[in-house]
Amino acid sequence: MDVVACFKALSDETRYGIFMKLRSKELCGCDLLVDFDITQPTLSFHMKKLIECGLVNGQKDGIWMRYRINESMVKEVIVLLEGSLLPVESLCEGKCAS
Amino acid sequence: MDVVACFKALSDETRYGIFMKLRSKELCGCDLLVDFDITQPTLSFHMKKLIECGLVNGQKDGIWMRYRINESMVKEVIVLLEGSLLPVESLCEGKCAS
DNA sequence: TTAATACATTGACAAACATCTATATAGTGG
DNA sequence: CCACTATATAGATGTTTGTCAATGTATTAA
Repeated sequence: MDVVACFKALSDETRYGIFMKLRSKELCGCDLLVDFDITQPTLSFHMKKLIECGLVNGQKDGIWMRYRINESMVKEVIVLLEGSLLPVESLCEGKCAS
Repeated sequence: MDVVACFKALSDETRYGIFMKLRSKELCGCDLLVDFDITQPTLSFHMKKLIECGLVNGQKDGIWMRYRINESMVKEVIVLLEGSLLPVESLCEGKCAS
């Protein structure tokens, strides 16, 4: 699991919008295309990024792709972020001298 | 608060590494420089990104900058990610015909 | 005041990225 | 088989990004 790839996937306005549009919904490409001012190949490009990092699952169903959020991956990312919330123990002493 | 900017800040290997290095620690630039194979201007560039989005606080102390994680911003990001974990309610019906 | 240290800014540049048009692939239905 | 729909891929292009060397700005200490 590549956290940085997940953050990279969410670091684009359009992709973040797609990700949020998928909250509690399973949608296909043509559903998503309606809400974003991009062409179909661009959507395909974005979905690839979201799927490659594991944040979104894409399941083929006939001619459609059913996209849905991969909850377990989102949880993994959350756990990593929570790790940065530990209390601050030590301070920089300014003894760099490098 | 700009979530996408936060994700963008964490979407670079070096910056993510810096962010994780700051877990439970307050460090200055020269402390961080030791652990990453980058020049000082590049570190400065990265810290600017991390500070601008609000994930990191930079406090000047004499000639040093004391960098530490901004917990409240991290929490905001976590809350937004948790919003994507709602149960899936409706499915794509394949009635696109757009 | 001079030297040294920590950090920021500028300008340049190659690599990565988001986007498009055009085209290909693969299912579905007549 | 042929037309239609949904999606993917390829190639081109302008923009953004990460990086560095060089330089500027503070702050501290001698």
